[in-house]
Formats: sequence, structure tokens, C-alpha cells
Amino acid sequence: MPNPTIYDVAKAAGVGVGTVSRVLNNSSRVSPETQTRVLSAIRELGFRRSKVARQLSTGIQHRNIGVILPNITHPSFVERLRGMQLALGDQDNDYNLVLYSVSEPDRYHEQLLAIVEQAAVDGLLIATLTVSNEQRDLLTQAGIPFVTLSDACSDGLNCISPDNRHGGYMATEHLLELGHRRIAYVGDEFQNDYGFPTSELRYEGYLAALKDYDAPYRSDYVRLGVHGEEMAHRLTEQLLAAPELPTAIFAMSDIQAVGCILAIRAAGLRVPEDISVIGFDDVQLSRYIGLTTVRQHLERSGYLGAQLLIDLLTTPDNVVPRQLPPLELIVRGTTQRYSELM
Amino acid sequence: MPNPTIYDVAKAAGVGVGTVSRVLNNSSRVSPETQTRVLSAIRELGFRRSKVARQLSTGIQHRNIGVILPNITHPSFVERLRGMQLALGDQDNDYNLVLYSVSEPDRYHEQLLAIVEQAAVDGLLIATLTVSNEQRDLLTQAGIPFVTLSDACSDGLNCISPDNRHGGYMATEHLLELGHRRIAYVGDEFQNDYGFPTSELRYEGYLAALKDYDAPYRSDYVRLGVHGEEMAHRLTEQLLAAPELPTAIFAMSDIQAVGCILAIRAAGLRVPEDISVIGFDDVQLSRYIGLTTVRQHLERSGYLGAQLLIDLLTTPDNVVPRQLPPLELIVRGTTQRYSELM
DNA sequence: TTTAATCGTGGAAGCGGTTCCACGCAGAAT
DNA sequence: ATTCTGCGTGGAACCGCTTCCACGATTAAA
Repeated sequence: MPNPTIYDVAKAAGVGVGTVSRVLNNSSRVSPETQTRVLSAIRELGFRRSKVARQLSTGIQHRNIGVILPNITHPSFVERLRGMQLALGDQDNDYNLVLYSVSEPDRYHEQLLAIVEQAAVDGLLIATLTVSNEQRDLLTQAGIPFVTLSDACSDGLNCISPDNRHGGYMATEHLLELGHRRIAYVGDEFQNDYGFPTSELRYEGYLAALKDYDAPYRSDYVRLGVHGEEMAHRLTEQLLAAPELPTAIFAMSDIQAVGCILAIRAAGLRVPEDISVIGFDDVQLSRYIGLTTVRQHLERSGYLGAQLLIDLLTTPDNVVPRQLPPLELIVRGTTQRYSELM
Repeated sequence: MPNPTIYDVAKAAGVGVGTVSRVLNNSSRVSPETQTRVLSAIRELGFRRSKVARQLSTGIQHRNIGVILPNITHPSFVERLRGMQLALGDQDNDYNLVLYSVSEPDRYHEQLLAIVEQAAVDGLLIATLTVSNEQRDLLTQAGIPFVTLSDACSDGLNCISPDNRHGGYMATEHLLELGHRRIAYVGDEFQNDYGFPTSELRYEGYLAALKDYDAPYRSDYVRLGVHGEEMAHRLTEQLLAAPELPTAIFAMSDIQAVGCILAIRAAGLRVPEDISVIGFDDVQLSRYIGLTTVRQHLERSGYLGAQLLIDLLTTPDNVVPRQLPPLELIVRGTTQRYSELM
């Protein structure tokens, strides 16, 4: 018997279904003999009570909020996750957080389909990944409200996003004001498999700042590659092989900034004495290592995103808009004034 | 109407329930007029189809695995989580990971009760938190198999755990072999609200190593406090205020090691030149900052725990035991040989 | 002894969907 | 005119559990 039900158990034990249910919930009194009979029938048949049937029958509502994110590895997601948990904790309604980590970009859509098909969640928090029109329609059609924590707040989707362009500007401006002129950019490739434009936006800010400050733009100072510390390490090595070294690097994320710093040190140079490095995000790690960066309130964005979604779920026609605090420049120890003397 | 059902929608639209269902799933053909009638009825009533009823009816099984952990903040949980995701990804059966973050210890039991009551999960992965006998019975009674990723593998529970005592020994031994004799221990209080004995176990290893190497034990070199970087910082300040400074510190976790290092630097001393520091865990962060530590394969333990649970869920009578790889000493840059000259 | 209360139990109804079968009706084929 | 086909539709049955009501058998109270 593949999936025995309480009816099977009842039959096997020679009792009624009500009795089986009573044993299962050890509610009211069941005579000891009966109880053991039922229990052994359960064991023999390998019975497992259906979660779903139980929920339907008892009418217990517990809403699931799904979180889709590219990969649990990255610290920035941890921060956002923490914020979400916080928001869900506020509501002591029972919202459960269900994690969907998209390890490979091409499985993203497939996973989304499965989520919809399974009716696994009541609402969705989509971090960093972009939502295509097709996907938007899919979710709307299925009646699953969603909030994106992304960098492309397009077409009136519910979305929590920092101003990446401005953040890129801020970071670069900081370096410029310290007197740097040869500033490199290390970031993700603009066209990545997950489809998010973060790197390009921050790069645009970088460009704009260079322009405003009449600093030269040099294409060989722009190094792009897949996200991660190691790639940043390698990109920095390339930068260091150039005839004229940059005096500062703007890395589009803190993790990449770490890669840059490690590469610089490995080359026998010092940070910030020889080369200044600024990151982006302000993850926990950055405080520990004293990285200068742009704080984008990741935890808060998770918090606000979850709140927004809860609004959407509970009072769809009274959704209060949420505002992310402005980006902040956090100056720590990896940037310093540029002096010709050096 | 609080919770309109498809019957309400059908009535309002003047159609049968079958038709409503067809519209909902846009399956087979429904005439355009009918469709719009149904759709507007849905909108007016604020109908949301019940996830649970749908699942019961379609017979779609998707198992939920709950993860209970003290607090999402801590990097070590992220690593374990990653391992769990990995294991769940192997099975491309649909196992969903549901997160329960216990922010306050006293809410732990309450949350556990809610999980059981709600029948929210099919199995449970309990990280770090300990399971009392009462709780064990509760879960067994409810037919929820569970695996603990804890430090107290007692009474034949399914459990993945490193040998913390031995790990404490290894860390201390490393310092001793570098010639250190004045070795401090910074860790959690032995009796913490979450009930896990990690700190005490590692401390025991510390003691044993001191003894084996005939190094003096000094109670003022043992500093305990609530887990976290900040507390470790403060404890280290106390250590530095002592008349005779320790030459090395064994911190029971990497995060605490960071606190130690920061405190040492803040006091104008250098790591490892003045004081060596060794941590425990080998979280990602540690690689970045070059921390010497004991690797406990956190990701792997999450992975194995999830696998074990899946076994329990699918083939309860054929559970293959999982073995964690042995602890490894990872020597990086925060420890060095002690020389009297200094 | 009669009546009432209690206990253990069986089983129908219901939770809110989906699905399949049956039916009416329009248009095509005979 | 009759039969056939297919489309759009209604609604019963079912998914697997809980729960409540009913009922017979004890036991206690009157």
C-alpha cells in the first residue's frame, strides 16, 4: 500500500476512523487496548498522516512567504533574510519563511513554475533576481503577490531598491574628493545570467562622477567578471599589471572589494597607502575588516520588503509605500587621501 | 464574507463551481463572457483560493523541512543552511526549506509547539539548540522526525556533531606547540539560555591540553559572556587589564575571535606579534581576515544533517549513518611562535 | 429498580478545492 | 429529418483528515 490513510489504519485495527484520529491527537480518552491496537496498525502500515488534509480539516491557516534568492552563499542575502525574519516576527501571525535558493540561473524559471504549480506559497519575496513580464503575469495569474528586492524597479512592480546609480556616484565621488584621479572599477559583467543590472547602474554612477570631476575615463580601468571574491582578485591582478597603476579601486560589492584588497596585498602593495579601495553594501564583514563602503541598508530592505508583502497579503487595497533610508558613505580604513609624494 | 470559497464565487457569478475552477486554472475552454463574469466576482468578493485545499485535491506532495536555529545573524548558521540547501538540491524531489529563527530562547518551546500544532513541517533540522526529553517526545508523538546539529549528541538522537572537546584541545595544543604558556579562553557562558554546551566542551578540551602540556591554568584567563563579537571585545579588554598579559587567546568561535582581535588592536597591541589569537569554526569571514582557526565543516554538517533527515523521511528503516570529517587545524595569520624576546 | 451520568466508540459531515462524467445545445454530416 | 460531434457547462464525488453527534454499555445516583 503506497499511501495508507486513516481508513486503512482503522480497518487494520478493526476500529473506526474517529478512534484512529483520537489516537493520533491523543485527544479524549481511548482505552489502552484500543490505543495499542491502533498504534501497531499504524506502525505496520507505515502510516504517516497527511499534513495537508489535517490543515484543511482543522482550518489552520499558516501563510508561507517564499524567498527567492540567487544563492545563499552571499552575505548580502543573509542580511536581507535577517530583515525579513524581523518583519515576520513583528507580526506574530504565523508567517513562515520558505527558502528557495536559485543555484543556477537557468533553473530560476523552472523553480518559479514549480512554486506556482505546487501552490507552495502565499506570497513571494524575490531578491536581486529580475522578474520578466511573462513571470509577472504568471504570478499575477496565480494570485501570488510578490515584492522584488531588486535593482530594477520597473513598471510599477512592488519593489524595494536602493539608488544604485547614485551609490556608484557616491563611492566614486568619495575617492575623487580624496584627490584620486586614476580610479578603477571592478564589478559584475553587465549582462549576467541572473539578469540584474546592478553592476551597470553602479558603473553609470562611477562614470557620471568621473565626468563631473573632470577625471579621465580609461576603459582599461574597468574590469568586469562574474561576481565573487576570486574573480575580483583576478581582475585586480590584471589592473596591477597595467603600466600605470590606478590609485584607487571602486568595487561594486564588499565581497569583491575583499578580493581586490587581497590581490593588492599579494602583490606586495598596501591598502590604503598604495591603493585605496571602496566597496558597496556594508555587510557585516566590512565592519570587521574596516572596509570603506557605501551602506545600502540591506537588513532594512529585507524588513521593508517583507512588510510590504504582508500588506499586500492582508490589506491589498491599503498598501503603504515603504521608503528605504538614503545610502550612506561609511568611511573606514581602506581609503585615504592621495598624495603625489606617496 | 470573511473567507469566500469557490462556491461563493460560483453563486455570485451565476455559474457552477467547476467553471470557477476552470477559470482559476485556465484549463480547457471557458467562454469569454463567463470568464469575465467569474473574474469580476472573484475580484469583488476578494476571493483567494486555498493553498491547502488545492494541495489536498490535486494530491501534490511537497514536503517541508523546517530548520530551527537560534538566530539567523550568525555566520555559522549561514554555512549550515547552505549545506542543507545543497542536500535538498541533490534530491530534486521537492523539499522546501522552512526557516524558524528563534530570536529569544524562551520562545523556542512555544515555536516548537506551534510547528507541531500547525503540522507545518514533515521533518525538522534543529541547529545548535538542544532538545529536551519532553520535546523529543512531543516530536515523536507528532510523528515528526528530526535531526539535531548540536553539540550534545545524547541518548541516541539522530545528530550531527563535531567533537567539540577535541576541537578545544586542538586549538589549545596549537598554541602550546608554538611555545605559548599563558593562554586565555574566551567563550560563551556555560549555562546559556539556549542550553547548548558548546562552550563548556571546548573549554574542557582547553583544560585537558593545558594539563597535558603542563601549562598553568589560571582562572583569570577564562572569560565567559554571551555570544557575540562585542562581548568578546569587552572580555578581551578585561584580559588586557590584567597585570600579566596572556600571550595567546583561544576564542571559542571565529566571531568572538574577531572581537578579541579588534580589542587587542584597539589597545595598541598587534596580532599575532604581541598576542596570538585562534578561533573556532572556520566561517567564510575567517579566510578573508586570515584567522587561524579550527575548521568544523559547518557546511558539510548541514549537508549531512539534511541527508540524514531525508533518509528518515523516506526510508525510516534504512538510515545510513553519516560521518562528519575530522576537525582540521587551519593555520593562517593570527598565531605565531612565542618568543621571550618579543 | 429506575434514571442519570459517563465512557469508549463508530461514522457522517465538512474543510475547499479539482476532476470527471453527464447533459443540453448548436452546427455538421448523413 | 435524423444522427453525430464537440463545446461550454453544472455538479457529484473525491482528496485525507477532524469533529461532532449518536449510541450502547457501564457505573453512579436517586
